[in-house]
Parts: sequence; C-alpha cells; structure tokens
Amino acid sequence: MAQAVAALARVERVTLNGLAYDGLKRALLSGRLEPGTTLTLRQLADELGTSMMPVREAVTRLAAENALAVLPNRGIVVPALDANEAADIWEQRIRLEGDASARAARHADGDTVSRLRELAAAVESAAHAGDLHDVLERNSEFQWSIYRAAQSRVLLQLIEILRMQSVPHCTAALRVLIGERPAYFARSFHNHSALVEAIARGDAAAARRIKQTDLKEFRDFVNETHRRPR
Amino acid sequence: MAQAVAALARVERVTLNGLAYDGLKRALLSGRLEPGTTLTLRQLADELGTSMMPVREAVTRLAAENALAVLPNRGIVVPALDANEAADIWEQRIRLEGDASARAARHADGDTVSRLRELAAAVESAAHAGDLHDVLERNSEFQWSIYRAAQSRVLLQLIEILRMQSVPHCTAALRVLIGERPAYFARSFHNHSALVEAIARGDAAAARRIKQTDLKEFRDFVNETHRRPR
DNA sequence: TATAGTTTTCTGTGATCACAGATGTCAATT
DNA sequence: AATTGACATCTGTGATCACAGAAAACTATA
Repeated sequence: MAQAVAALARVERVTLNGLAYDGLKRALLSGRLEPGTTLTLRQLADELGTSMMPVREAVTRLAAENALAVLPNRGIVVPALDANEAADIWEQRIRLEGDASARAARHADGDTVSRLRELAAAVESAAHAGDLHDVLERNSEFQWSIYRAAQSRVLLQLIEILRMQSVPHCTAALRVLIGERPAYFARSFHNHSALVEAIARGDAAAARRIKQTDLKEFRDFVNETHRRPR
Repeated sequence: MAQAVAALARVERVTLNGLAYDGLKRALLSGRLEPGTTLTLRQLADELGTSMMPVREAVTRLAAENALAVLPNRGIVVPALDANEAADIWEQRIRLEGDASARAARHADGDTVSRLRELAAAVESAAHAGDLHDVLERNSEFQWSIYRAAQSRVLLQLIEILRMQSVPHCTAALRVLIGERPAYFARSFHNHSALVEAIARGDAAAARRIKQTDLKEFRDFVNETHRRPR
C-alpha cells in the first residue's frame, strides 16, 4: 500500500530544469517563437524566477535537438531553415505523422475515438467563433492526441523533434494565411473529421492518406508564402 | 582576410560540454555501453578531469534523446528497451537508414564512392585479420560515411537518435554472434560491397533494398539471441 | 563630420558550494 | 536470530560567483 502510494508519487518528479524545458518546448510547438527570435539565459531565468542553471540545461537539450541554437557569446536564437532542410523535414514529417495516424487507427479504442471527436468539434467551434489563438491551441491538442494514440514512444519522440524545428518555420506563413485564406482552414477541418472517422473504423490506410494529404497541402501553402517577395 | 580566418576559427568552438557529449555519444554508438550500465556525474567528471558541470549538460542532452536515463538520486543508467520499443526503433531505423542509402546513391560523387570502397575494404581486411574491435570500429565508420553522403542534416539527426538507443540493445547479442556465427559477418561484408556498387552506379532503389535487407537480417539475429533463455 | 581606437556591457561557460532525497550499513532491540 | 531503527554516504539539483569573448557604445583623432 505504502509502496503503491510511493509509486504514484514517483510518477513524475518535478524539477525546475524540466519545467523550463517543457515551457520552451510548448512555446516552440505552439508557434509562439519564430525564427530569428533571440533569447538570453538570464532573461529566461528571470521570467521563471530561478537561477540560470535550470534554464541552461533546458536550452542545452533543445539545442541538441536543433530546436534552438546557441551563439557563442551572443545569446540564443530560434534557427531559420534553408530550403533544403525544410524540404527534408517535410518529407520526414509527412512519413512519420502518416505512420502515427495509421497506427492510431489500429490502436485507438472507443474512449480515444470519442475524445478525438470532441477535440475535432472543439477546433471547429473555435474556428466559427473566430478565435484564432484558440483554434491553433485546440488544433495542436487534437493532433497530438492522435499521435499519442499511436502508442509509440519512438514515433512521438521523432515527431516532436521534427515539429520543434518545423513549427517556427511555418508560423509567419500561417499568420498570413489566416488573414488571406480562411478557405484553407475550412478544408482542413473537413480533413479532421474524415481522419477521425477513418480512425474510428480502424482504416489505417485511409488515416495515413488523409493525414499526409493534409500535411502536403499545408506544406505547399507555407512554401508559397515563403516564395513571395516581402 | 581576417574575416576568413575568423570564419574558419568559428567553424567549431570547443567546449568541455561538447567534448563530454561527443565522448559519451561515441561510447554509445560504438557499443561500449550496454543497457544497465550505471554512471555518475562525479565519476565521469573525474575521468574528464573537469567539474561536474560540463558532464551534467552532456548527460542532460543524451537523456533528452532517450539515450541515457537519469535516476533521481541513484545515478545515470543506459536504458534497456522493451520488445515494443525495440520493434518500433527497428522499423524506423530500417526506413530511415534505407532512405539515407538511397539518397547517398543519388548524391555521391566519385571521390565519395572511392572513399567508400576503401572503407569497405578496410572492414573486410580487419575481419580477415580477426580483430573484432577493429571490425566494429571500421564498420561503423563505413556506415556513417554513407549516411553523411546522403547530405541531409535531418536524416542524420534522426538516425543518430535511433542508433544511440538501438546500439546498446544490440551489443550483447552482437558479442554472442561474433563467437558463434561468423558466417553472418561474411554475408554482411558481401552486402557492403553490393551496397557500395549500387551507390557507385547511382541505383537508389537497389541501395535502399540492400541496406534494408542487411538491417533486417541483423535485427532477426539480435531478436533470436534475446529470445534465448540465458 | 567621419573614422579608428578604447572602454563598457552583455553573453555563455565553467567551478564551487549547499542541499535534499535515496540507499546501504550497522547496531540496538525484541 | 530476525527486524527495526538511526546514521553515514552517495546521488542529482540548484544557486552563486568568476571569467573570457564578442558586440556595442563612446571617445579621441584626423
């Protein structure tokens, strides 16, 4: 009994280091940080109310994953991707997130499916309400729920790494698209419900295809935006 | 001119942190660390002749990549994989290392090909000489040269992450196999030269197929060994 | 007024120390 | 003799400080 309690208590050990890491990761994955944004350890430490130490380790971890870059004596920067790197990342994202969607279709049980339906509905209602920040937040929650449903730590790790590099590259384009191409989002929501239904009936091939089509469309929009003269 | 010198000097900035990271990464990728091996920060710091600080950051980075695991107050351990994780890693390794081989076939120039021929020959001669440590070392060098020839930072990053988790899982099996199944290695060398020749003639599909077959055979051997009662 | 040289400030890096939690040792107790 | 308790030792975590390098600001010079 005492052992069970201890096991529960040990589920997650909170460290300032981990807190800083999660915070930065969330900031990257949610698109709050764009390429070129510069940070400093002391500034981040002040924001967290801690010393530089925990922030340092968090930044080091993210730098190891190429999500941040540390400039010798000039701060920390969110790196920009060149065209080749971006293409490589898209290729792998499309494959891995397609894989994860297919696996989700194979592994998802009834509870997971109904949870996904709720999340997809939440995205759509947020879109109708016109709250763009809320749309992005809930959309992110929806997609990660699918990837978690794939029940593969490895897949999740690889997708996280690619997304942390990819999302900042997309956010500027995304902001433009939100203003100019609301039609794109409507289609994306249609894909969402089609994806959930494919998962619901265990159709792995369809789930992969829908997710990959969705990602490719998004990639093309992002590329188109980047090609524009500013 | 002074700028050129500065640019050269800036190519790589040596930090103790990076030194410790590279050292541990090499140890993991070369199979010198097996699952269950425990380390401590102070011990590693003593070995490097530095303070705990650089080692800490290196370990944190590797822990973020799931190559090491830090136990709260009980040291650092090389994690063991369960069957599901191992299967997932194999699946992704086979895909990504196949991708990399195919890309190497598309991108490799004459110099790279002749370098690969040399490295493949070096593996074979080390095998005939019977120096097992040397075989593994040169084999590793050969394979990474192919992956570098793929000219994709992203692919290389993902392969590194998967290999750091996978190699320790394989080493115990590998040691057994070296003793009992030398025939396996002979076949592996044949695959090596076939792979190099596929790359030389720019046959991406063949390069992928050969690499994937090679990896699958190795995976099957490792699994077979793990299934044995000890 | 423009430019070259100096200084000041800010950066990440590394060392040292204090601390709390977990483990293992050893003795006292039943 | 087995078990429980206290204690010593080990661990990673976090804070504080010193330092060298790079950029920026400032000053003196032409």
